[in-house]
Amino acid sequence: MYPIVALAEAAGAKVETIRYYERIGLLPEPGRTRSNYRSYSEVHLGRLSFIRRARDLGFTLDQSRELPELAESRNSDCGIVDAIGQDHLRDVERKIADLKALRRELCDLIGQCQKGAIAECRIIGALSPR
Amino acid sequence: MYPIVALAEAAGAKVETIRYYERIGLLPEPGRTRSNYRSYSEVHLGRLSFIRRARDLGFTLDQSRELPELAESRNSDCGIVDAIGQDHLRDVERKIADLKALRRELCDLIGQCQKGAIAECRIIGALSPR
DNA sequence: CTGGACCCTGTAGTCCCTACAGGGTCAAGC
DNA sequence: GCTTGACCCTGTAGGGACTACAGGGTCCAG
Repeated sequence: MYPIVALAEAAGAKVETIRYYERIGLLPEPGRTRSNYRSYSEVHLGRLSFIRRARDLGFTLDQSRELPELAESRNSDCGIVDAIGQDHLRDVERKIADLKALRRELCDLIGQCQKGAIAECRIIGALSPR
Repeated sequence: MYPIVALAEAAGAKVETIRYYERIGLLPEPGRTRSNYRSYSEVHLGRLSFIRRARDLGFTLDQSRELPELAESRNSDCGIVDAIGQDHLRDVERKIADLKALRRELCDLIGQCQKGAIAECRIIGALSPR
């Protein structure tokens, strides 16, 4: 049971953002203590972390809402879930490709400054196997 | 020399967004035709495409502004350029890792629907060597 | 029992677009 | 030569996603 500041820290969000998400119905209303303070569970933490991660990656709030709902609706129509999932997957693939291109450019830039810093780039390459 | 609609299409942006970027000084003012229509060059296209890509990946406009400026300032202080570049690089690495985790989740989700659709996932794996 | 850290509910402001309104430009076809 | 429709212009207002107060309650260590 986290108070709001603890949740904020754990999920990498601001307190105001959490209250905002609750207001627009993105985050379920938490329980309250006797003194009317919000009290969050692990479920809230998971959901909030996911949303923050998705937002940081350039997804809209609607998309961030859709993704976990998709996962929770395992028993509903597979065709729809599958189609939406495929869409998001394509989106993710494109973003990964774009980021890799950007990494390449940054690497080149840094390489030009630190002459003979190709080692640096090799480290970065090693950081991302697969 | 592109008119504004052509630039918008080529860069994947909206016409209004282009004018907005010009207003806030993010995109250099283009030349004008006799009838006062905007006329863009390849340089504009490159810059706009970069900004749109960066925005789509969750970078702020300020970051999107900083990155190409970094690249253009090859001759200025290497230490600073290098430090900022390293910062952005770390950011990019994190985003790639997050996206890969997200891809994994989506893949699992889709896999559960399309029973025995691991082939699909294998294809996706092949799409992203390295 | 008081100071400081924490929490509450507003509401207003910021950033980044996006959508008109109201009007000029221009090439094609009648 | 004149109209019609696609294109362009400059505003300004609206929307999504926060962010920052103001004004006030709660809690507990000293």
